[in-house]
Amino acid sequence: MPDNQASTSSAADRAYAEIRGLILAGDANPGTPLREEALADIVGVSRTPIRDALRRLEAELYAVRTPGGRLVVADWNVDDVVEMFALRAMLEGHAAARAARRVTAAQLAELKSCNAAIEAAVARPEPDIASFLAGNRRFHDLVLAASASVRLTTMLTGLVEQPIVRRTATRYDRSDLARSAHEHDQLIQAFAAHDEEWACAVMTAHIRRALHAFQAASPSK
Amino acid sequence: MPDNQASTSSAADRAYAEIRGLILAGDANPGTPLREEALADIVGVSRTPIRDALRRLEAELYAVRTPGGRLVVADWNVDDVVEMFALRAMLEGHAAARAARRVTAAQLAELKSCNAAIEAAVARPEPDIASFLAGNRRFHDLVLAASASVRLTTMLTGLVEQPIVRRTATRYDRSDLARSAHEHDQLIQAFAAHDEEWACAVMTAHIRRALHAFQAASPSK
DNA sequence: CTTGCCGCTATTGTATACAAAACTGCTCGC
DNA sequence: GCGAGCAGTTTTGTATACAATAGCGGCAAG
Repeated sequence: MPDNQASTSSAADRAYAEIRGLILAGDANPGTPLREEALADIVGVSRTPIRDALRRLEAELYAVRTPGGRLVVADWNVDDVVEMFALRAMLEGHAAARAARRVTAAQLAELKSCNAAIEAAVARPEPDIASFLAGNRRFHDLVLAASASVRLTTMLTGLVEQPIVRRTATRYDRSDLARSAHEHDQLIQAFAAHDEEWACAVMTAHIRRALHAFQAASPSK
Repeated sequence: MPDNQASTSSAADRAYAEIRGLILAGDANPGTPLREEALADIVGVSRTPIRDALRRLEAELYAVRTPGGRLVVADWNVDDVVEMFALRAMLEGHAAARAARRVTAAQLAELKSCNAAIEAAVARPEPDIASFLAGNRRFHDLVLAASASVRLTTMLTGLVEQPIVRRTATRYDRSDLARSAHEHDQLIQAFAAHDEEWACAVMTAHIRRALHAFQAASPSK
């Protein structure tokens, strides 16, 4: 997914990124109150951009509001994460279908070169996880761009948790990473054939496999 | 869909509702700039709650940001609305599937009584559109509640445009309204049987029929 | 010992003042 | 005549001050 920022200016974006980082890094456990002034001190800006950031985090369900209007860090249980994958599978599948219909030759070429980079990262003696993640993210962004639906793009932003993707990918061995690249390849073929259903099916399978990889990587809990 | 407000306090909510009203009523045509100070004067509050409201409207794509950071009223073309229905069909279908698995006897009873009210509104000599709309909204809210996914609920809120539903419903004749109630009934049966796929299929069909009713009601454009 | 009420404190909501950045229209040079 | 560059103005971003409200603890009555 692209940078979650970009909608508003600098201080609010840094606040968003920083607070989100605190939550995802586990520095702020579920239930921890998110007090505006305290966060303002941490980030080094005033309450105003903090409030902006918190509203975004609330919309993306990183935080939930207590009856009295206080924000606390949300608790993402396993069921929640599974649901996120399910929604992502549906929505990205839909995006792939749209992309299959609309993809241009130039976009197709970009997708191919992007996936070539991913394959290169995987093929190294010691697979380059960082490059894989960057390439993977770019690939999915390209698909989203090809789908040409701002609504879909907006909804999927904030649903794709890079930290979760990372947690999944770091447990992959080389063959898993290669399989992922191969699935991208299948998707490119479906795009080239402008076959919407094929593209949707491949993408859905791609994401659902990621779900099970994630579950396998998650120790009980 | 439930009240889009409720997340933050009064002034910001009124601002949100009022600005949204301006857009949906057509008082602000697509491309019209949404200037904070001007809106503050109109609503009678300061810029702060206006900014809150605008952020929400931006997230829901009622407004889009120009490269320079200004907000203007978004242009919802027909393709956009069709996409909204498609997404709603997917997501509410998914919600129905979840609800079929989780629905309790009490919720089922509520759904039945709600749909009975809808049928009563339809059965009158002159069908009561307002009651139909209120009942319809409540019915879909109950399904969402039974799905027990805050994420799904959040995503669907802001995707269900009451004004669009209204525009569709006002073009319905009695048999259309009755068919809608009948579909709700089918859904209740699927819930009673705890048949996820059935529920999903019925809901998807329900929404897609609404899409075509909307298209039939839309004069060219 | 428990429970309900009351006052204080902490925290968020709103307003306003100030800073920065972007658009506009102009002038100047080519 | 046309375009680039530069100021003035408008508009948004940020900070701070003030208001309102929710939460908390203590106190007193039962």
